[in-house]
Amino acid sequence: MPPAPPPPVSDLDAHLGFRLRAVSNHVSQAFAGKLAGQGVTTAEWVVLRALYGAPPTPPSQLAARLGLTRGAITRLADRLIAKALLTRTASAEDKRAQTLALTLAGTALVPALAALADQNDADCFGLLTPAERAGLEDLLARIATHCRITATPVE
Amino acid sequence: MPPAPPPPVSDLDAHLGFRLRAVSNHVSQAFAGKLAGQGVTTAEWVVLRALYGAPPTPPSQLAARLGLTRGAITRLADRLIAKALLTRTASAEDKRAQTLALTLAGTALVPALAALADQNDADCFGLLTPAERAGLEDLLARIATHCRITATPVE
DNA sequence: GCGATTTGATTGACTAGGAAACCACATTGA
DNA sequence: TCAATGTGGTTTCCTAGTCAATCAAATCGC
Repeated sequence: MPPAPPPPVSDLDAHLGFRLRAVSNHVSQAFAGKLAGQGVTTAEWVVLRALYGAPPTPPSQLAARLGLTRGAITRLADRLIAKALLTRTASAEDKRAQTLALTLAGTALVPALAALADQNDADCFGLLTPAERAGLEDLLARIATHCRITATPVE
Repeated sequence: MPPAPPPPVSDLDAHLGFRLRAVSNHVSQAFAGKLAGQGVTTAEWVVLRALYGAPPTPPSQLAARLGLTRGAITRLADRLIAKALLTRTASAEDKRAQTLALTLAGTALVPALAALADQNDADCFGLLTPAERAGLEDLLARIATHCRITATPVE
């Protein structure tokens, strides 16, 4: 008797989660390429944009807003400070707390990066009709709500 | 004269790319949680599934099929071999080449993991109607084609 | 007032990925 | 034949993120 063939299981790319990840990774990577010339990464852009036009913000609040952990924000802030795009200042009343704020250079950089973000969206999603884009946005928003994804950036 | 207010730029979550990444990260994370009990990670699952029912496969081919780099496959394979789910055997005719294949334990594990993947898809996308899911799948497929994403897993 | 708990932030260990350098082997050309 | 080139894999270094442990400071109970 030959060995039994493996029982059939659902296909990998039948999973929406898998396809979603593939597309998402690609979009982020394409954006990273555009940002590279500015000496900034995708994650750093997100932080810069979140702080743009905002008052000095504690890391924990930023983490909640962006759907990241505080640890991730700490490391990101470290790099942005090293690039002189961000400042970290200790609070006076609560000696544990700190706030993050853009430097002048950081503030000045954001509009250029935003233009690249717009360009990247156009490149990656430009083939969709406005109605389709709106539909995709709606689906993503509903999934996010359903899964309790709190990332309500910059509100 | 007060300092000029920062010029307005497009909002962070106005970008489809950003929302896509947030949702994708969450879905992968939810899946990782389900897999944790099986001692396997999301990336490892992808490799296991790709090799399930397939002949011994060279790493480079696997990388192309999954849209990863060869370096990533090397590391993933290392971990899976350490877990005795995978074997790496050198080719006879070409001494550079090698092939990866599931062990018996690896093969036996896949159906259980596939069930978890199905469950995760249901949890994350269950609120969508079948038509909406199909629509999402179609949009993702079109974006993938447009962006030349080659990840044609397991075909 | 002082111990116990909570909270803000950082750090360490880990998975996950790309880019580029590198090594060993194969192949091709003169 | 042998040098140049190409190719399969690995390794190193970086970003990116999680979780868990830790530390200091604040607050709560009594």
